[in-house]
Amino acid sequence: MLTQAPRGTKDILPDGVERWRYVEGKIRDLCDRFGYREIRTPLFEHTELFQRGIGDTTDVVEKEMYTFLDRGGRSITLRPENTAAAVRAYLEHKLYAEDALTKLFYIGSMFRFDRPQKGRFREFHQFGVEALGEASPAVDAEIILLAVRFLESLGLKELSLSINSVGDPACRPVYRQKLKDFFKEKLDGLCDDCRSRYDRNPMRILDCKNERCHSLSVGAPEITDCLCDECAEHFEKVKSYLTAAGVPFICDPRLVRGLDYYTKTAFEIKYEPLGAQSAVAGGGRYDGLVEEIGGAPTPAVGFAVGLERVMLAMEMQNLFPEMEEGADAFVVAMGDEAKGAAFCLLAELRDAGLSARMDYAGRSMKSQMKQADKANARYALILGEDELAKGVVTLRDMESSGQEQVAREEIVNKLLG
RNA sequence: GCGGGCGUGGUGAAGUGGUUAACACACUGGAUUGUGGCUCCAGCACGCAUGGGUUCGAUCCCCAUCGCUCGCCCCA
Repeated sequence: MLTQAPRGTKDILPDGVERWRYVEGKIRDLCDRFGYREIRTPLFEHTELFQRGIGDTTDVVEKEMYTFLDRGGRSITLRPENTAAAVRAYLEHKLYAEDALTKLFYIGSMFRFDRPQKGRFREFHQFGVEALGEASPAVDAEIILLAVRFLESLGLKELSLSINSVGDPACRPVYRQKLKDFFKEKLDGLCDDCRSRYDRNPMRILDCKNERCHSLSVGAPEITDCLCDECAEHFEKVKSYLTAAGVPFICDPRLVRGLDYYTKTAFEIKYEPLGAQSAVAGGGRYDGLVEEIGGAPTPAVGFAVGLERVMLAMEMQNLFPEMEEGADAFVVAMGDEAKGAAFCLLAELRDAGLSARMDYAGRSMKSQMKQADKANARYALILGEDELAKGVVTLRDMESSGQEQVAREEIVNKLLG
């Protein structure tokens, strides 16, 4: 259909835009207070950036990217997430040279070729944050706190914060092997999905919804018992910072992140009533990514929030304030002559900074009054033959229904005052 | 990529194998001479996602396609 937006995409109509601006306003305000500055990167990047940054074997890279050759024969990909691009920009513009710690945030469209369902779209919007250059667990905690405060600022309730540590290159492979050893004999009992997870990402077996797999995983080693000293200590500190800040969380040793670049801290915030796609925010530390992309080894933490999901949750909890927009004035014109004069008045009102409307279709006065009402106009400014002859405008207060005649040259000031 | 549900006007939504496809909201017009919000009246689907098929005849039956939706995978 020519008149249909592509699958998985949505138009945001004027009424909807109000809501987006509301949410974006909260983001900007909060990021400003936390010291994160906005960055805007291209909607597309070289395909290799995502292949390297996200990981060749991840689902995102393997089957979800919008990739095409441009007319120059280069492989281009619509960004499926923004961390890799933010890091690319960080390196390209040498932001590390300006400050030891670079704190960035972004809001924008991401693209993933997935089957759409509730809370999942092919073009969706994320608000994300990246803190580059600092290894301190305090930054992990700050990031998590920022995510929590953001959701709170929208009035969202009943969210759950889960945290975990997924280790680092020193301890994760060891744990991974332990886990594979554990499942080796149980392989036949696992579901098809889990059998393929065994090779690709054995940690995923732990949160399989299949009951059989679940019972087979009882007694499996947990990553938090296998962390190296550095990771364990880091994790403890993150937890104590969060506790100090009064942020409630639950430790979920089975929490896994889908993207290869995560190290140490991983976290996720859920709103269960959303259903299958209940994760509204996810993030963590990715100390290896900057180097992977070609920079010097640089510690980093970040998260992304799925804005559609957040707004879905807000709708469920009825959290959008009523934002009524109204005009200051609606100019009502009677007759052809008055129409010209009315247009002139309309322009004057607008030039004076007022919000003004009028009818262009030459409808009846009654109809124009209805339009004034619908436009939520504070005043109707009526211009007809009588007014024209007397050099006045009839000023009608739409709320009180009182009206008076005001000299034409006084009218703008009258409204301004 | 796989599985389930659905697809009637701008919106919500009735409905039947056979003349004019309910109703509500929205929208437009009107209820004597230049005035809104309440009320009343009227108008508003060349047509029931699209393309085939079955039938004397289909919006209602069958098939396909597309779309929406929910779930799996995965993710925000």
